[in-house]
Amino acid sequence: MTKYVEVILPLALDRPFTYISHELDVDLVGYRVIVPFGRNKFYTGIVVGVSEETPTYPVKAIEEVLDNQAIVSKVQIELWNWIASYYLCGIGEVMRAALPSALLFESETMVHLIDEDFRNRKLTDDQYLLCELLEQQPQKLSFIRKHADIKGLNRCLNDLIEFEILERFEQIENKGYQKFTPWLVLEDSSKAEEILKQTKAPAQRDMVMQFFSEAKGTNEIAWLPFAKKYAISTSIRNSLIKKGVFRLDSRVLDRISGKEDDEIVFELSDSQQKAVTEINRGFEANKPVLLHGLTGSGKTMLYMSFIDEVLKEGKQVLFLLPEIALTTSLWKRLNKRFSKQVIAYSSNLSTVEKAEFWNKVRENSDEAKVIVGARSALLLPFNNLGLIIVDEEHDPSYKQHDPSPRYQARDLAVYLGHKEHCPIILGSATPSLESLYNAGFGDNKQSKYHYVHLGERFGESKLPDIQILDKALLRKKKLMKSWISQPVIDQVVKVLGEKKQVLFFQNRRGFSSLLECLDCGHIPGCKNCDVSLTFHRLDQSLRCHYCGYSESVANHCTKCHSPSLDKHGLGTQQVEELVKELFPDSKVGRMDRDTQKGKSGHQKLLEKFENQDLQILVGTQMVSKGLDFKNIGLVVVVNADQLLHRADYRAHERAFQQLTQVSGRAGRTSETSKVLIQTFDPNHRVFRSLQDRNVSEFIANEFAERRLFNYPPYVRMIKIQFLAKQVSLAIEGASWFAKGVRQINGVVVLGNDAPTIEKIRNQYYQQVLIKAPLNYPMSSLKKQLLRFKKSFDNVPGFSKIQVIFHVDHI
DNA sequence: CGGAGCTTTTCG
DNA sequence: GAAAAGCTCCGC
Repeated sequence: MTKYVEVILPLALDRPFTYISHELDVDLVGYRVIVPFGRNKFYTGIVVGVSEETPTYPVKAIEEVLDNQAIVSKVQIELWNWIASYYLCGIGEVMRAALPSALLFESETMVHLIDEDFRNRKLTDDQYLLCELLEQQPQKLSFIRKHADIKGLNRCLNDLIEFEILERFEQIENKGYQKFTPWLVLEDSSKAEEILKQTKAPAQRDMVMQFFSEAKGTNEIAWLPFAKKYAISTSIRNSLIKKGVFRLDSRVLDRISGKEDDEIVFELSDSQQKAVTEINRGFEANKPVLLHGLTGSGKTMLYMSFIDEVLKEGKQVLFLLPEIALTTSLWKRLNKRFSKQVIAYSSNLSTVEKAEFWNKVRENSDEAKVIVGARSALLLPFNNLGLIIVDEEHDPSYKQHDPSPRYQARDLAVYLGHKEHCPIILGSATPSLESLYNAGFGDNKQSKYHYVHLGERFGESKLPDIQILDKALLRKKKLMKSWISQPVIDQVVKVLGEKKQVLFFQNRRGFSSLLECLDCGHIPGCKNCDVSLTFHRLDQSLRCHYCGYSESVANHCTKCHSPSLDKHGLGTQQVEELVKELFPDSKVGRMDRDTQKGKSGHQKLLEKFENQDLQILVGTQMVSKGLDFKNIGLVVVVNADQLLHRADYRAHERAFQQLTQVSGRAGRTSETSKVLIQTFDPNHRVFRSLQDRNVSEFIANEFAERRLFNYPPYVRMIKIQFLAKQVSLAIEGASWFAKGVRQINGVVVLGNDAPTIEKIRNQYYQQVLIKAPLNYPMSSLKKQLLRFKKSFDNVPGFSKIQVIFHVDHI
């Protein structure tokens, strides 16, 4: 009897493939296997099922079973399937995203020379070149492709193989995910004593002394941290090794290291205690909890008290954070309090580290009970999940844009919590409208979430004073020094004089795609939608990418007829230069994605700011996330208008959130701290609500607009992107698809049209937007879309067009 | 008719 | 995702 198994591969394929298994009495589901795929490649796949019937086609056999237990649970495979069907992608792509690549072996085609005597054969120049390249050692085919400039390489290669000069074979690379680190081991203690007694080489003597004090009775120590702590050079170490005092040893690196100092545990305040009771009520009702807690109200302390409870039960905690926040004080605090049980999982870990954490989480190891991570941590193989926390749940970086699977980590977390019967807290000082809607706001009759409000600021923190500065008025009075107004300058001088620090917030690095009047700040908007028109460089037009409306660019502002129109806008770099010019005696730092050099680039910058080495920090929204600086006396928002006028239906929501967050950076302790916001539109409702701290007014207005213009949370949206090398092809494909989707009853189809950024890496974009009513059967709509996609692929020429689905979050 | 340069199909 | 198979164009 032969056994067949279904295997998924980490490729963009939408179905599993069948293989023969020789392990007759083991249930291989969840095991990793190496399987042949295609003519001569090998991949690591995951067994997802057993097939009973004998296939009608010839089937290949599993090459190797890699594990002796399931590495992926059945629950997890179900989750992968759900993600694939919900977010319209292949299950192989989910697998690729979930499994650390160190756990995925792949075969590499190798080429080697078998006829050393090739010089005496009659060869073409290219063939000769290829043989020479392989003379020293066999090479990977991918290496040859990269380094040998031979056109028709495949042909050249095949000929040489036929001549029996070359041979190709598949090599499965063992990446081995354990990382080794050097350890310093005492070889001869009597020799060490001698070194201590001698006076000749003080550096060597010091090192031996330091070794004994650090090794604490043992005779070995990890070299790298030791060397760093005492600044010991390798030459000193090497001379001691030469003398036979020490030797070096290679050990498996254990990156999970605890810290000794503990977070001081405070008693919860009355309002926090009340919130705990409320949250527990939500848990009892099996509802996700939306924790709306003002900045500084002590959300983190609440989280910690819940984490404590869950840890007592021996369960795991998943703590999701936006990517950037992982380097900030929140992470430090968690690490302090749960030092020996917490790991941080984010995309900037090495693949080896990821594999290690994967296994620790799967084994429910004591070292990985609290998993703090960015969105990708959601796909870890949880074993006994007791609590999920999604902090800063409104943060847009929870959406994975590229590559597939394009998921919303917050929503997926809610699904996971539901599936695993695990309590979940979504926390934010500025919750997203979707979450507020789910919690019963915006006239929603059935609330899916349990809403908990945490009001007071914890301790003595005072709220800063927010002032809106009218740029048009200041300009008229000649009080604008380029982009910065006189009141700002005066306040900066005052604050610096009080030895306090200043934060300049300017949320843009690159170029603007909006057309802005320099005199009145007017930005042309769409007639049909509540969004600003975007400027398209290609054909010098202004377009709305929600409804397709388009007009040509005028030479003068349509409102005040000024000819000075700005297509570039102001980035952090310009602000930095201007600030340096205005305040030449202060030290100024800049923080945005461009200044982030290496892993710890901006962490160093933040430390400098924290240590008062810098007086002024200029930054993008990065600076608004989770930083807890004690000494900021002033926050300046240089140009708030660009936050409002983005071509996005969520522009106002995001502006409100960002301004609230950045304002929160000021006045953590000081009574006199201020927030100054420069704008051309001082009466805008976003500013008014912000200044009055009237969150409910803002939310109510925003819900009303969303309902009026048919945007989420009152409709469901799916965006489909079409990418092609030629504009005409992208348009043709997109309109073909749009035409098809318009046949579906009950949905509104917008487009096709070009998005804000029409061309990326020489590929042209088109998009089609589908809006469906909330009660619409989405799964049948998705099935339809997949059917369209299938017939789309059968249209000659369309296979060159890449089709990308974005479900829910546009 | 063969080769080059594409596109489409297939993989179990 | 990669490689093989299939297709079209071109010069002869």
